[in-house]
Amino acid sequence: MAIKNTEEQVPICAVDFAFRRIGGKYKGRLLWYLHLHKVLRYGELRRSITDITPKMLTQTLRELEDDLLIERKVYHEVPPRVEYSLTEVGKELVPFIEHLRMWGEQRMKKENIPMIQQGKCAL
Amino acid sequence: MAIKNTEEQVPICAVDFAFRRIGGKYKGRLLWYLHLHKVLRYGELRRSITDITPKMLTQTLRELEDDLLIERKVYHEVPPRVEYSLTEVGKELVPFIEHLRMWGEQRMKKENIPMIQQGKCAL
DNA sequence: CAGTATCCAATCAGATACTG
DNA sequence: CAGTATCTGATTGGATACTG
Repeated sequence: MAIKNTEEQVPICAVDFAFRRIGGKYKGRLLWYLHLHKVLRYGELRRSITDITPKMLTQTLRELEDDLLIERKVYHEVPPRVEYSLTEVGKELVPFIEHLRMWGEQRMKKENIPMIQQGKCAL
Repeated sequence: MAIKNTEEQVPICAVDFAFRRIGGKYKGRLLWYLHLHKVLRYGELRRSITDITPKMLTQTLRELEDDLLIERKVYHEVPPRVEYSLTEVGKELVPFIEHLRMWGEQRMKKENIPMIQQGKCAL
């Protein structure tokens, strides 16, 4: 079984490298929600990213984990409990996402683009 | 012919919206190079993004243009000349890309990840 | 020079059903 | 609860050849 994460290809440059780590359909939102709530369980993440399937959620979480941006903590209980949170490296990206979010809000207003959810990308 | 740009889908939230505009394999580098050089012709962009095909370059440039991040200026000369540059909205993104680039550089050092090009993602 | 057109391969993503 | 497995469809990306 081949290793399947973002590291696979040698990045062209630092911009390329960084965009690979945070690119992808759900990574921004995932990191943002984890920032807002500090700790979230698998099911909670699933309910916050309403348009994600379990397959994509697991896949994306694994990539973020491999890339050292989030931490996965398993509690060996019945029923099982798994908690996700940002690592220190992941937290370094928060200001960036925060600014980008504000930029997005402003742009959506100016261009009159509707969005599905209201407020701060709430859970 | 269907309109084919990033607006097609209603964004879930502002984070989702912003990540769609700058996501994609080449957008970050394209914006970054245009920031560094102010004005670049099609062929120059093609030579800076060494791994891009003409198809993808045109496609990505059109998306950035539709999304109001870059401007395309055609000179009706022979041979033809087309110049690309950042719009005011596009320039708003430069600080983020700059930070992200620095973050990427730091991470690549700490994780000992090699990169193909050296320096400031130079042309 | 600045692209298009066409065809094909690879990757991404979704639906659905199932498991420790 | 927190995932996996499988199959299929959609989207993205690439090679190559050609054009105003």
